[in-house]
Amino acid sequence: MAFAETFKALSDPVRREILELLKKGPLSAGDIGSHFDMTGATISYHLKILKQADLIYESREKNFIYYQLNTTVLEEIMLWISTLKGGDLNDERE
Amino acid sequence: MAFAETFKALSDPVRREILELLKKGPLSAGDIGSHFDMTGATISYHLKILKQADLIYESREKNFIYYQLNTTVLEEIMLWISTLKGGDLNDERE
DNA sequence: GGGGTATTTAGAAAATTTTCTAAATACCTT
DNA sequence: AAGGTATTTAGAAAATTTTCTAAATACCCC
Repeated sequence: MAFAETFKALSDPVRREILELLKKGPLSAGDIGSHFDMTGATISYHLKILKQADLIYESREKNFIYYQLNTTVLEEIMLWISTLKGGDLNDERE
Repeated sequence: MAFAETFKALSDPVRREILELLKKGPLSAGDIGSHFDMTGATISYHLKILKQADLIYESREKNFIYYQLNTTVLEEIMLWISTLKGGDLNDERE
């Protein structure tokens, strides 16, 4: 259950903002960093957490590491929330 | 945006387990506490966090305070995750 | 009102998380 | 290989979160 890790990863506002940035497409660590008032080391830390939670993955190209969203884990989270909401079936109409 | 609070609230395993307990129906603080190896004060702390995040609400009856799930906020979380996943439309088929 | 049970609050200790600086890797380009 | 840019790692400081003990509220019942 790396599930707990995913929730932890999503609990930080900086990390959620990183995910939103990546929604538009892959970005390098540097690109991501330039959106925040933090050192590159801190951004790297957050990227590591997101990576461990399987929320992003990286692909290396030239001298850069590009990060992009991995949405598959989000399904699990949605499912967990659904079951909490509605007994079991998701997308329930009342 | 108490939205951030909701994510924080969901990030702790104890709190998620409390929500799962409440899925079956309302429970008093004491009932909830008896499922965990922690003091009542700690449980009370977690209940406060869940309450502030609007994930539960309480109703007083006799000498007890009963807690129950409030699923309305979960919709927002689902929506946020959906937009992350799929451009915008939720419940997307590929 | 008085004693009893249920729960919360206050304050401190312990644990975890976030951030920084400095140094280390990694890889590209010439 | 050498110098340069991009990113990560290590280790410590700062901030936040989780937990506990002890005391305070709150409400019930006799």
